[in-house]
Amino acid sequence: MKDFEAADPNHQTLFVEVILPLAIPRTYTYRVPATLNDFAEKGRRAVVQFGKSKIYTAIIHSVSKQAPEKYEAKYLLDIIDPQPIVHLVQLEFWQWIADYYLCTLGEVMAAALPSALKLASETRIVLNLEHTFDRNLLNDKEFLILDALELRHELSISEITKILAQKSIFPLLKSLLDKKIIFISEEISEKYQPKKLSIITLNDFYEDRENLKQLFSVLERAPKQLDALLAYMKLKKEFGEVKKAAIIEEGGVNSAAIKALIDKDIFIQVDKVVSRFSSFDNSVASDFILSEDQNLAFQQIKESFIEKSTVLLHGITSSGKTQIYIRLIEEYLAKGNQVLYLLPEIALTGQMIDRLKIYFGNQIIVYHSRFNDNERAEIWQKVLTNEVKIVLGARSSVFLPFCDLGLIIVDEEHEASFKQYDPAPRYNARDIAIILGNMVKAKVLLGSATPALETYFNALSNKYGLVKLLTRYGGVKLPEIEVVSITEEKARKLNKENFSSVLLNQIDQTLAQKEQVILFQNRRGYVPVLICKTCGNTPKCINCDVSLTYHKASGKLHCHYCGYKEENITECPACGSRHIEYKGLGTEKVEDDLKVLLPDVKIARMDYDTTRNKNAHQIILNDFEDRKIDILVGTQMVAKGLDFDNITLIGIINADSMIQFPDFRAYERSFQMLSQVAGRAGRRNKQGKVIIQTYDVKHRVIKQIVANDYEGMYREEMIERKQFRYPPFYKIIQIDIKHKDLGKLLMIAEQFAKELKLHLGDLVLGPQSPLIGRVRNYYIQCIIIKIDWKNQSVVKIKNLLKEKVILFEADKLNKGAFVVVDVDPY
DNA sequence: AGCACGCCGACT
DNA sequence: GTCGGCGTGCTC
Repeated sequence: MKDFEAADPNHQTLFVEVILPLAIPRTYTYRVPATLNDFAEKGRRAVVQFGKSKIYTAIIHSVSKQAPEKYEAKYLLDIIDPQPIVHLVQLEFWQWIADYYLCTLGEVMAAALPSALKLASETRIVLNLEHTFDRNLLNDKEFLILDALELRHELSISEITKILAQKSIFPLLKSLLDKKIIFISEEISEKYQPKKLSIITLNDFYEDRENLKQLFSVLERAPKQLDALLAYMKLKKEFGEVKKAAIIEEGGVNSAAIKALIDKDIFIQVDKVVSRFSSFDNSVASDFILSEDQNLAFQQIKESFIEKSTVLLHGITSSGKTQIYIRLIEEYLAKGNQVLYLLPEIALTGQMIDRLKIYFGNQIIVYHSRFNDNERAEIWQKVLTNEVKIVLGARSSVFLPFCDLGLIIVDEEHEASFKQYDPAPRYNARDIAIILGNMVKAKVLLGSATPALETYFNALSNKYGLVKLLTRYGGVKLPEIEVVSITEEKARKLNKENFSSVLLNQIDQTLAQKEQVILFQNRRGYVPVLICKTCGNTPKCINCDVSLTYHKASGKLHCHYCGYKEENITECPACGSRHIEYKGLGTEKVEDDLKVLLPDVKIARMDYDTTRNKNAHQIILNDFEDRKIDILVGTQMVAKGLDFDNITLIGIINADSMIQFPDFRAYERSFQMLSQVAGRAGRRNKQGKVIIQTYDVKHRVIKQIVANDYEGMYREEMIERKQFRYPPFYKIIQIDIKHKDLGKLLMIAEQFAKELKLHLGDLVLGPQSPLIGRVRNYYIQCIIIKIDWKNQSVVKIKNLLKEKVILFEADKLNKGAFVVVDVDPY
């Protein structure tokens, strides 16, 4: 974008406000060079220098003719897009998110744009050849740099850092700069590289038989090149188009041979830009028929959409929600609309993708965090140009630049993983999808077997439409759920390790019928904690207030919060006793114990530790589907995306750890998770069986799960939520204050809470230590604000909070502390 | 978020 | 005396 026609002499100087992808609460004004006036448009990317030496890609937020009064605006360096890469509605959407979640526009931008669309600047140090100087004036280090520069001509900052083996090189560079020996150039590069494929063709000259014959004889003395040529001939005949890589493989030659032929003008190489996404055959028929109940739900959803922009589809597991989604998507596609299908990351497995690809072929594209930057940037472009109609993606895909969005589906809407915690914006993709839907007039369908209480509340209070689908597709029976008392088993000494006799019997029976088993334990690792029997000491993480977990595979003690590892111990570091007991239970131990009890059975494990690689998850699932695995032990991962006919037994090893988790959503979550796991059991003509092992057989959540009583769970939970001032009756904002020094933190947090209480009274709770009091060397205190949103202005309270946070950060007494504000924590 | 400037202790 | 530690404040 360098050569423009000369600008109109009557031009007016333009100024743009840009969003920088940083946590800065403002936009910044830049002056547009006259040659770029025609390109100054909202939503395009501008390259700007911000600060002394940094260059960023910014998004143009607005254009004006008014020069700023208090300062001289810098010129922007370039505008790189021929048309906007974000729509105006998206900018509004970003603003909404920044306001609601109390973060900056820049943070939203950073989260929304794939980083390949953000340019990077790499400072290059270049030797000034036009300047002569006296070498004697240089010191040793300056001389070292000069030496390197004479050899290489230009160097990056990091290279110079290495050469000098010291950290601060800037003063040195500044001195060289002042002496005019070097200059600094900022090189920006477009990070996104389209994927290229090298295609080889033969020079037309050799289409002629005689010429070709001659060529063969010429190449006789270059056997490798001859091989390459022969390989080419063969591939040409077979495929028509010949890829360079194919010649290398087929001919057993290296690229040097091909290059030689290209240099001799025998081969011609053309680089073709190709999509990173393999295209699929679009011809597969969508030949299923909705059942009567499904069809009814389908019609109800459409009716509900006439009045309501958001509808909740409460469909129990195996009720066939996906088929309804498919029919809906088809309707919106027929209207020419784009469709966004949001799923929790964990459910984005091959199964779901394959299923949808069968129906929608290459109109559908998948978007999630395991894709690399280039792939994401490519999807961004395709969505922008309406080339892709359906996006199946994890939470970040709500940010894609849809131009004609008609429908958003949020499947498994209750999932906590729609909420982002770590970098701001701390958004919930389900909630912002609803906002986006309203902004672009798209319909939003929330789907779940166990809706979040907030969602169900909104549906019952008529804010959302509500459609129920409470029969399983194809008349599959609900699994039979049996609750086993661990207390009783232990008293009667019937259990082996952590398996009750009831569960072991059932496993035997199931395997005998060549059916498969899933065992669920919502905790990874081997044994969560080691306890010294003599003094009660437990090894803890040196950075976090968490007990270390023993991992058998590594033989080490791991911290699940910061990744810290240390060697396992055989004697207590506190008292030297050798009586160390392993207490608690993770998937790894379940797997191991089971392998001892059932040596001839094929057992595999699926959890965070066994699925780190890109395809590991898929491989385990494929093996399970192919029945290479009889029993799959896993964490909540096994609850998602598994849809196999042959699983007829599910064992919950210990339900209590989940139910007793200290969180106000623990009952709701346990119900959701256990229902979902249970829903994996039994298909078509087989009734499944679920065995829940627990110490507390009479617990109300256990009873509700056995009775599959979502409504009952909802009613009882809502009473508690109201009484203890929790969502959906109250809106929660959580403020985490972190500091390395516990004493200071306690003081600071107390002071801040006091300040908030002064204005908000008893809406403010805390400060208190969270469950994990220290993470990565930072102690944490949290303050919670509960807002009675029906009677109080949430906006006012947020503004107040924002103000107080700014004051807090500016206060010298609070140095070393930082604040994290989380709106609607999950 | 970077990065400079500035003010302090510990070493060529 | 300088190097490099980090604290503070600004960036259009």
